[in-house]
Amino acid sequence: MGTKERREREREELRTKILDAARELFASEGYEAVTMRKIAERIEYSPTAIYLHFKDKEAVLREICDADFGALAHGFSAIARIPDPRERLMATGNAYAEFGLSHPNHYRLMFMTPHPPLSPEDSAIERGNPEQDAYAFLRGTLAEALAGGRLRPGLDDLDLLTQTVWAAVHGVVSLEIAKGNDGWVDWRPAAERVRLMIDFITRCLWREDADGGSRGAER
Amino acid sequence: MGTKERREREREELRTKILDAARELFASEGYEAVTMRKIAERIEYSPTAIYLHFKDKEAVLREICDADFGALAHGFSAIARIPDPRERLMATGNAYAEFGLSHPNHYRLMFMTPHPPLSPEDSAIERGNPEQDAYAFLRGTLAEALAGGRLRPGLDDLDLLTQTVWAAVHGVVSLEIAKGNDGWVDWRPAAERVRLMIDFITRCLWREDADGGSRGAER
DNA sequence: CATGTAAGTTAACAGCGTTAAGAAAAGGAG
DNA sequence: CTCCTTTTCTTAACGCTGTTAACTTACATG
Repeated sequence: MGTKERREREREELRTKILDAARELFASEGYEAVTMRKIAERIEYSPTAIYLHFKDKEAVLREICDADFGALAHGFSAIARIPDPRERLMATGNAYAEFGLSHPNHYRLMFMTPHPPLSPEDSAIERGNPEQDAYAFLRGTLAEALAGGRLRPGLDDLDLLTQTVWAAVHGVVSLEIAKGNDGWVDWRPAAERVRLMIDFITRCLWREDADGGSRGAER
Repeated sequence: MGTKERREREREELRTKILDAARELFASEGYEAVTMRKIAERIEYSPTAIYLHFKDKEAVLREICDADFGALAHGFSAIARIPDPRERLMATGNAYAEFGLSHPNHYRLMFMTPHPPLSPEDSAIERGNPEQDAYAFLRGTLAEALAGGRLRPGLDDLDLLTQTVWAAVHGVVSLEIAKGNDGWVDWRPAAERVRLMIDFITRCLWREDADGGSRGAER
């Protein structure tokens, strides 16, 4: 009687095969190159077969996004063990930037293109869980610093802080992705821009100017 | 004998008519909604007429971009008269953010989408001229502050500073455009995020913490 | 008037996302 | 094994896209 289970499993297999093909195509050739017909060719099915598993193309890409959001947050797990919130914040920023700079096509889809996200019940991510939700992870680190009284006075709106810190690093990454190859500007290396930005933000947030001391003044 | 001039003028008129139609369409309905056929319908010509003036759709959009870059820089002209570099920097950031937030579709095309820009000889913008090139304008303000010895020690790479300041404000604006309506995050008002970011950046750059005094601590 | 050139149109092509209709495969019931 | 039902998958098609080729019209100049 296990036939039903087998069917379900096969269904799921094809579903993930579609997602994998789409992700790969998308990562290597960019958003515009992802067509239903190309995905279909890669998995050796007809284009319409995809519609048995996804409502439309948007749904495929949103699901890729959703999975990558989870992967990003999960990538922070090693960082989560850093005890000092300030060090943890800096490491988070660096890891985030590295993710974006090494997966520009994914980053573009995830953070630079407006899509309505998956509805919460369809998402694989548990909102607010720092192990799955990168925003929650960052917010948690800042909450800890705030609760410990280590931030500058007046900085008390936790969401505002989280969003601003995020925006700062996102600014460097997204500008690099969108304009890094344009030749109009004499770009400094992206890694340096990331470092300076994280340094700026950390210094702006924290009360004391020098911490444990491993990282000195930039430059 | 003025027929040649008249022809040339008519040609130019249609050209700008195309650009105006495309810009309007694009601002109100977004990048994806701009089709050659819709532009053509608006100007009451056949779609192929556009190709007599522009190589392809990209070329139309790149030219819109180019003009808007100029307009952005030109919009800074009032700000250019602010004598204090610090005040001027803050005003520039605010104006930039306001531009992006009130013209999200233009902003998206200009700063969030990778295109090779127009070749310098085709561009209407004179690179490096602060009245036309917004990057040069920002860089000039920072150069003045740097030359006046008012920035913190160690901050001496002018392009790195310019790019990082730009990235900071761009981060807020672009995140708002891409993710501001997504519901996953409890967004604070965009204006507040802009204000805090500009405050952060200014404080990080400048030596002294309080200036002439008009703007006190945030919040 | 004839001629050459520029401007503009119509028709078409290849590709896109997506849908409708039908074929094929597979499982269950008699 | 046969008949029927349900699920899976494909073929064909629709309306849209950017773009090109071929043709027609308008017009200044010899």
